[in-house]
Amino acid sequence: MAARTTGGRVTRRRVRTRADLLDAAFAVFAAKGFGHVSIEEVCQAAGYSRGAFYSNFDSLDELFFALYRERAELIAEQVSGALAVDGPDLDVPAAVDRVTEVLLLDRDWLLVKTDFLVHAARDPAVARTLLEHRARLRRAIADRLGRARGHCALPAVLGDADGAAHAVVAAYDGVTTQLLLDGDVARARGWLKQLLTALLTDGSGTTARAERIV
Amino acid sequence: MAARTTGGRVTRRRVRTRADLLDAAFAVFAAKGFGHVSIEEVCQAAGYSRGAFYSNFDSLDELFFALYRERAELIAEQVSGALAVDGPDLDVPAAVDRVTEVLLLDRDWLLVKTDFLVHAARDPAVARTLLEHRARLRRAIADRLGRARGHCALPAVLGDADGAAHAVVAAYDGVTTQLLLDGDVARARGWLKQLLTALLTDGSGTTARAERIV
DNA sequence: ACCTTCGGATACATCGGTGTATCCGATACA
DNA sequence: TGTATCGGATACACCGATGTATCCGAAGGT
Repeated sequence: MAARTTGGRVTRRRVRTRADLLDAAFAVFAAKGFGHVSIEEVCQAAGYSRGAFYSNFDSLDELFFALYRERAELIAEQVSGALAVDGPDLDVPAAVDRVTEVLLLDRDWLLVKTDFLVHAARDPAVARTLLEHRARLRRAIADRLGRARGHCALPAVLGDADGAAHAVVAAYDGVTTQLLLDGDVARARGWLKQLLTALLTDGSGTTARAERIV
Repeated sequence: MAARTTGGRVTRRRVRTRADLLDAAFAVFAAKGFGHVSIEEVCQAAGYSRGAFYSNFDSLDELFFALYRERAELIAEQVSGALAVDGPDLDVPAAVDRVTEVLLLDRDWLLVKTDFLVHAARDPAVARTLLEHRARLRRAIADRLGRARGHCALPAVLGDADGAAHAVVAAYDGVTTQLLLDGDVARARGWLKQLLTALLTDGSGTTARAERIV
């Protein structure tokens, strides 16, 4: 049994070890991809023996899951923060800038996240977790969009703010794919900005337009 | 050496075996994901021994690569075909229907393709191959869009037809991600239709609008 | 039909990873 | 500071996958 459910001693050494293992795992997973990584490798990268691993986790899957949860939580907070900066009115380009900063900057995270997606695509239980996480993000976006609705009209094709949020997430996912392949962050940010502008404005120039980057 | 470069006998038994292995590999990869699959498993699924495998391929990677090439080629042809149906004028909704039919119907293919993406994201050489493939598709789309340009104006934010093609591919990738998670093909097609409509029309109703599905 | 070449099967040696049982130094609490 | 518990290290037995060398039946040419 790895997860300390019983309320024994706190043992700060343990939490340190666990954190070290998670950090090392992040690096190793990003570099080689889940599925091409052995427990041994993670331990070696973290500077611990396999005994330490089994004392903290039951399996590679469990560690991978824990790792994803941790980082995803972090990102979600950052995104919420970036969306909450403005007042009641929404400055679309500025918000897009801040959000892409958080979402597209860390290539390692994108790699791990995609690995997790692939994992989830084959395991309904995992998929549900990921879907919930995405739904939370979408709700945050829809709320933000809704609050600024009077200010900038959304194109009718997308339906309500929720539909628009879906579109935003899809755009983000699409750009992520391209970024994973060419590794060009600046370009990706440019594309994302364009896409979001095209999606969130009615095309008649109500809100600011992104300049073309390419 | 596996690849028959020397011009020896043709041996139709060999091509059959190779095809069987590729088919079995497709099923196994789709089910378990590259990285969680052993050579042994593929052989077992195909009904051959490992000797047959090593006689046809050098490694799992090589087989995976060959598999991807084969299927990607197939899909590319189908998409080109679907785009070529119309006359000089482009019927956007109809074309979208036909293309999504090809692109979103086969979940197994999406799974394998995503595995390949993950693979490519960590290997520049592989990434180049995939990028070229995507560029070909994009060009086909841009051509099609360009031919119909007079008919339906593109929104200015996306720039030229090439920019629009980029956007189309991004939308497709974004919807794919969602589809991988919830497995709802009908919904995915609806979203894709909406997204493309939002992206490819100027929002003033020049071309037909997709009805909301959700 | 022959026989040469080919292709897949079988057997074997090896290796790396896994999980577990046990041990000993570290750590928290009195 | 003593001590009971904890946490990570070490050692071991095991398994499954790998790659190769060899063998024999199958296919194709003449």
